[in-house]
Amino acid sequence: MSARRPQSSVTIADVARLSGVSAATVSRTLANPEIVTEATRGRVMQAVRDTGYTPNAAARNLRQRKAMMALVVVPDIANPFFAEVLRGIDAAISAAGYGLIIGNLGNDSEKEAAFVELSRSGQVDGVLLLCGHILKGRGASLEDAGVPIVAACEAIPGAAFPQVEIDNCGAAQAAVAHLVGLGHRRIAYLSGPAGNILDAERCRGYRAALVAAGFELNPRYEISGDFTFQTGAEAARVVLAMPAAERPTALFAANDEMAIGFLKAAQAADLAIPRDFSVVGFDAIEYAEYCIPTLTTVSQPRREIGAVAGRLLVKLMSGGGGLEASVVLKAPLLRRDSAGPAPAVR
Amino acid sequence: MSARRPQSSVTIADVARLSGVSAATVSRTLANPEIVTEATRGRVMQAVRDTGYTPNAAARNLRQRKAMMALVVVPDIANPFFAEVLRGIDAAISAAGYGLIIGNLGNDSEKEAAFVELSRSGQVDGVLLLCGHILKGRGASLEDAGVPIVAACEAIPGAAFPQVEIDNCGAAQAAVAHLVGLGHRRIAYLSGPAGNILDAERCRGYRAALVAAGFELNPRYEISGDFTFQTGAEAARVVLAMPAAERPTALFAANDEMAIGFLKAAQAADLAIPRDFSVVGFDAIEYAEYCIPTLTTVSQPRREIGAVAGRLLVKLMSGGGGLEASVVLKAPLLRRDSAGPAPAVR
DNA sequence: CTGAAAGCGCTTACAG
DNA sequence: CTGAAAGCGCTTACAG
Repeated sequence: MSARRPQSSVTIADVARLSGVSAATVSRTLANPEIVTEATRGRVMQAVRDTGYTPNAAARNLRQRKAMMALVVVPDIANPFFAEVLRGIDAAISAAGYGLIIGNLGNDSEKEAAFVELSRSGQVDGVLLLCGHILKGRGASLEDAGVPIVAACEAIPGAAFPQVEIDNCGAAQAAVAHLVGLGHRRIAYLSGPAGNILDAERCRGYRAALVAAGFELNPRYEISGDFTFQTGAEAARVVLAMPAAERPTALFAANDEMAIGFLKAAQAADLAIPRDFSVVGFDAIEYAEYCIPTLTTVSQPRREIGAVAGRLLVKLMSGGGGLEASVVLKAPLLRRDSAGPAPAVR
Repeated sequence: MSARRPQSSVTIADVARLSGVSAATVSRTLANPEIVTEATRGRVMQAVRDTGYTPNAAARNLRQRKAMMALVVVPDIANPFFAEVLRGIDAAISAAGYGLIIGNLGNDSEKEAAFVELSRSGQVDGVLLLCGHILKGRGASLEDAGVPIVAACEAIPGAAFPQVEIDNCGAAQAAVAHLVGLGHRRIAYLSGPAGNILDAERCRGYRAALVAAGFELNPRYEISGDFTFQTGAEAARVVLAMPAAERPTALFAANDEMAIGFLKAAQAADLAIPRDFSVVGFDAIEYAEYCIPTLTTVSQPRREIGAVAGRLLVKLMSGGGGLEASVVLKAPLLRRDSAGPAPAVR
């Protein structure tokens, strides 16, 4: 218990010597206690306790050609959206006995190459991508690593591995249809960054809802943002600068952060929400519940996305299952207080 | 470039054969290109490219007894406070050529034991603790792993390794002194969870400021919270339930999340801030800037905390430096809009 | 049920 | 500057 030498010095040979058996038997006892005799098991376990022995991971990995480790690549760990997804992933991965390395991209291409190397060098047995693209290293891509891959949250079109996502287009359409149902006729869309797949899908749903309602699409109502609070606030200024007659009465933002930025800036300009203007977001981040008014938004089953993706990866890493299909989860609209009847019809 | 076999099958022997040298020379070329002849270097590098060879990490780690990997243990990755600290850590660790594993505790003791195992099994060369305590596994503690440890953010009293923190007590005292300077006489404190070191220090600073101002400490003004938004909102109800004559006119919260929860709930109850009541937080999380009014708060140099801690750990992992001293960084008060003159003296 | 031996893929003294 | 050989600490057929 007390004067234990540092791990580095205790090897399986030490335990074998102390318990009077071979290294092979120590190894077996630790891996499969029930296949040795009770007496052997007792002596080995005691020696393990006495020495504080822990198997060396490098030696084991080298021999077994397996690291019992998965890597999840997050685009930006500062984005609170991913925390709950990570929890779901972690639960699934841990339950299967694997460790989880969280890799934060943070818009750094060095890191991207580093994660490819991590995979190619055999340090992880599988990779879960939350970043919407396949990692590229110098002269090699993640796919060259030969480990199973699963993508979640941001779909990667045409990828040859399973993906877990929500129906972004359908959920966006439902959100905008809700505004239509409240009597809004002029509805704006606040976009994510150009080229982002989530934005593309949500925009498609926005347009589909308008078309379904028989409205014309007005390009001026499609305001460009980049998922940050700041562009949300800027969008409020854009909307307020429009002549009253053609100013939208509602806005659907491609994520909550922008919706909240819009909300704050609009309120600061004395626009009452939802009396004068309605706002709907996307994601249902924690803070959307604490806004005044609370934000009407699309709720993503974040933990489940993670859990499903984690389980898929585990199956692939264990060599089980062939080509797993992709999974599309439901993302219901949470009707809260930021969206109300259109001013004209109230 | 194209038909590359999966990494697992290409070994240093393959590269050696293809380039007509020994495995030892391939190893040297990759580790120290300048010590081989130019001709050798060219042939080896070409063979590396042709085969898509990447050294096997397990074999290298086993031989070198080093994993070139650090572990940072975060109490809860959902807490946005840590994102910027992690960025600082990552920058320092990466710059030294080490990889970084982010371990999320998430209040799960299984994970704690798993991280101890990770360290004891030789998979990491050093550990950075942001969780305020030394990890315990089953029958072994992190300290038994024999790898260097550094703590940051939450100090671990009496620990034998270097720590990086801010002067929580002094910063809290300055925050409360600011309220005193604005004429407030009845100032409440909203605490963190019982036993938390950050709470203890910040409470100490709160009391010191009151004592320095010649005020009496009133236990009823010390409201207990747990760092969450929700307890902040509850505290507003507690304060509002006090008789007007003895109700505090200002509150210092031990973190921003609670300060914002308080702010929202107080405003929902028609308390005007800062006209009727002043609020000061601690941390300067991103959202504190987006509140209405913007939150007066203590700004922690989060990125620098991470960078300094990361560099300390690198030094220890590289075997350099003896007993590094602990570091205490400055945390200035950001005077924004949520704290104003006390109602009585306005 | 257990042991002796091979081998996982590297790196590094040791010679030359 | 380069190669042959040992060895890092495990696990696992192969025998018995």
